[in-house]
Amino acid sequence: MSTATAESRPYHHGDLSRALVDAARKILENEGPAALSLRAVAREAGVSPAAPYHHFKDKAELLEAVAHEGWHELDVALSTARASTQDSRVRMTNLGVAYVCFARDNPALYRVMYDRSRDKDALPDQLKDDGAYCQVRNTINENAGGHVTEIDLELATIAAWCAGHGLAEMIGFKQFAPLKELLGGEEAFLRAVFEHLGMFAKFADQD
Amino acid sequence: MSTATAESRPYHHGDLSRALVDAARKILENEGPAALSLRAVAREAGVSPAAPYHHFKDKAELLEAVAHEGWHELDVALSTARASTQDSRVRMTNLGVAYVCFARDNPALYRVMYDRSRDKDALPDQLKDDGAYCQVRNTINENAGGHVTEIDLELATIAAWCAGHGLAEMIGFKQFAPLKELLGGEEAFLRAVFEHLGMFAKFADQD
DNA sequence: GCACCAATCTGAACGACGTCAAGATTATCT
DNA sequence: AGATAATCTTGACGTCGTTCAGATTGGTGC
Repeated sequence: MSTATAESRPYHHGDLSRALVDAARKILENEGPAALSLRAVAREAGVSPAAPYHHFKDKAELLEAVAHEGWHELDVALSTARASTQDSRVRMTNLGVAYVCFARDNPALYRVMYDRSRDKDALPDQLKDDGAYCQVRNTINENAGGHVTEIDLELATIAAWCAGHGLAEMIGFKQFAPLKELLGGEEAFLRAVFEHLGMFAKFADQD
Repeated sequence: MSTATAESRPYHHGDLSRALVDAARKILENEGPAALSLRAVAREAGVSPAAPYHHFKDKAELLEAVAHEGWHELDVALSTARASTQDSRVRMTNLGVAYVCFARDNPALYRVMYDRSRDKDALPDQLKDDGAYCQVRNTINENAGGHVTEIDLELATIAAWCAGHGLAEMIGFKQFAPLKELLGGEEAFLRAVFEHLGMFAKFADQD
């Protein structure tokens, strides 16, 4: 049953915090966010329901650790996407597509990441320092040739981030299925949406 | 009908489904989404914990009813915003601002609305038929002067909707506080973000 | 090598939750 | 009126997050 790294389970686990986070992610992937209870995580790790409290003060703190891993993996995904092209115009779209694809491929993890952020009313600080948020800002900056106000750069990054997040949360919605079909697949749909982002913005007219 | 808040509470409530939805919304406003349990709703309505099950099959079905009210009120808010200006360019931004302001002023309700949508992987059908989604699409269509492909119109609407939703979920995030301050308030910040949406899209260059 | 302390884990318990079944109460229809 | 269906209560079941007292162990100073 318990597929945890189990031999003869000594009284002291060795690295329980690590095992708990792994167990949580396993449950998230296999059974979705609704099944993610602290007791289920402890069960999966082969440990009593009270054991996690020696490593995390809360259920929330465990989820925080899971979310932290998620953000880091998002960083990696965006870095890879950023290096995928030389064309600075396509690169931005690729970034967006990579972001949404990450959410699509890890829906439960993505949900935990943002549920925690909403509860704290803040994104993780890691993002602004050298994380995924920076990837986006730098790419926009390159894309604009460098001559952009600090404020405009920040605003454009926020706009891009919000659009990406919105699309990430809704990419699986049934209403979009026919349009995806019509455009020849999900990725084509994604690119098309991103390319229509300017259509209703003032910016498109001013440029 | 006589007021919902009972006097000598007869055995039959009269209109319990209505009272339950009202109680749920009251709890949402006063104590937030975390405090919204079915038992608490029943308590607030002055009724036993099992009573709701004669009107809703589930807790989820009660939340569905709450969310439905929320979507309708969002419709109203967007309609009002749409009629606020003649300038078709500003009108689009006003729509976006109204959307985000609704989320900011009813954070718990907005969260329930989208939590339910994510669980169903679909937006309410009401939206596409004559609801808020239509408001956005029509406004974009007017804004484009009418000569736009059906597909382009749909894509632009999706893009706008996703951007609005993303911003709505993050508008309260602490990281944005300094920028809000710098731009002279939250609404100015909102307008600025919306106006920067095109900055990273291909569309801005092609136009 | 040994005693001791702090860290780690268990077991049992508490209150709150969603949900259900059986019975009480009331409205409605003939 | 009486019968049938709708509504509400009571009590219960299993699960959850969390806490606490006690068992077990690793690591430190001697």
